[in-house]
Amino acid sequence: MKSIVKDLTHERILNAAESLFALHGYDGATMRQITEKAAVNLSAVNYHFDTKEKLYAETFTRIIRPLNAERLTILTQAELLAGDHPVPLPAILESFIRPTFMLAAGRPQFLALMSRNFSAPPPFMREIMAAEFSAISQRYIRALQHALPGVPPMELFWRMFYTVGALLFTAAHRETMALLSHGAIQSPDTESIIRRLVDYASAAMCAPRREPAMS
Amino acid sequence: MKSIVKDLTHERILNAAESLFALHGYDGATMRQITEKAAVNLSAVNYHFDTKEKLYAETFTRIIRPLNAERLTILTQAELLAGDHPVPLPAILESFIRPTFMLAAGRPQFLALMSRNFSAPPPFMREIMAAEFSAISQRYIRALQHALPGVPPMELFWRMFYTVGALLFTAAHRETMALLSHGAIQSPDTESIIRRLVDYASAAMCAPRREPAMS
DNA sequence: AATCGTTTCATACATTTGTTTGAGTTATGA
DNA sequence: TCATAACTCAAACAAATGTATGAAACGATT
Repeated sequence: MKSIVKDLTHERILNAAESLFALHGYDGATMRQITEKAAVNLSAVNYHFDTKEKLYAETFTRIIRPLNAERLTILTQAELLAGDHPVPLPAILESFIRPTFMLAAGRPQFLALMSRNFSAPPPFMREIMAAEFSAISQRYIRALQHALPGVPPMELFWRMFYTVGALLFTAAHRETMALLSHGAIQSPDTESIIRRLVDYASAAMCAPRREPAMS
Repeated sequence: MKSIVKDLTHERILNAAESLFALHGYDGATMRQITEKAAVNLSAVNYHFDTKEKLYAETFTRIIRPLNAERLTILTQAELLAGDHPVPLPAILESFIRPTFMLAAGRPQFLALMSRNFSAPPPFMREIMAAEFSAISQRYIRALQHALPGVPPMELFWRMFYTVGALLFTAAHRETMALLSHGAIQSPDTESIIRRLVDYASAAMCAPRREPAMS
């Protein structure tokens, strides 16, 4: 019978999968690597998750669902606090960015998996991701429209898109950055990262729209 | 003997590899898919490139080298034009962004391969990429320091990093965006993309630095 | 204690993987 | 023309892949 407490094997597999999928991608991580790292029998994955694809999907939704829930919670709080006024832009952005790094605390591969899955998702993940982000994207676009009524909605959409790109890229390379920077950059603490990203995105979101080049 | 004109097989393999590595990643694309798409014998890859890893490396350097060369060319032109003055920020950014989309014209998977290789590079690519981007990153940081003397160099480094993230994310999802946008977004033309990105990044690069949160 | 659903395990399976082989073909240069 | 280098090809290789199987061990409820 299904036990009340979470199945240990189930959890161990998910943890190993999170780390290995993040490191090597869906195709690069093998069932044997995963089960070995989880100290679990090879067949356990097929027993608990049926297929490798379903394991990957569960590994990803396990990280993305609480993340998006937390984002909406904070954004909702900010909206309540703002009352009739629009939520200030930096607050909107921070509600999106901060949970990313908070939930990643103590899980070294959390960010890498997220980033990889967005930039190079396995084909079977497309629908799943669209479903997971449908609500979120609508909520944020709406909040941004209130905060920046002067910026056309389509422009807002694109800029939020860029911001997600900046966030994910940072997430993916947080540790491997020293290489490109010739040692000038030391890995900064979480709060600095958040502040830097929010500052960057806040300025970018309300950029003036340049006139199209013309004669 | 090595013929003067480029070997046809060599080229066909690289073209097929570019498209398939972009679509499925290093592990996801198989030699058989590649040789089949190239209409070439399976062994041809090993004959011409020795191993799959070296094929991947060549596929990537073939797109990244002309790209970075073009960037430096345009940046140098802008510097000459500016004389003693610093190159204006939007010009710096455009010299970085525009060649990306120009060289991608007519090569549907150019951008996807670039993006994938940055966000989830196969392990053996790390050194190669560091080598390819060493010169570029130094040149751009210097130009940015001149254009924005008020912003600390480390801040500039990070913001340029974010900008690259925004660029690559856009590159990866240029076609698959309609999904998340609920049909509200139609794929825009190249000039619009460039202008939007430059506007976004120009505002972001010179963002004011918020005071650290304190008591 | 006996039973039955659940979970583990070692082993095996059929495919697919990148690479190798060696004979064949084509082209080049003397 | 002939010898040699460059290239192509079909076939085969060992290794690794995801998954399936069936027996054993476990655990709770009767």
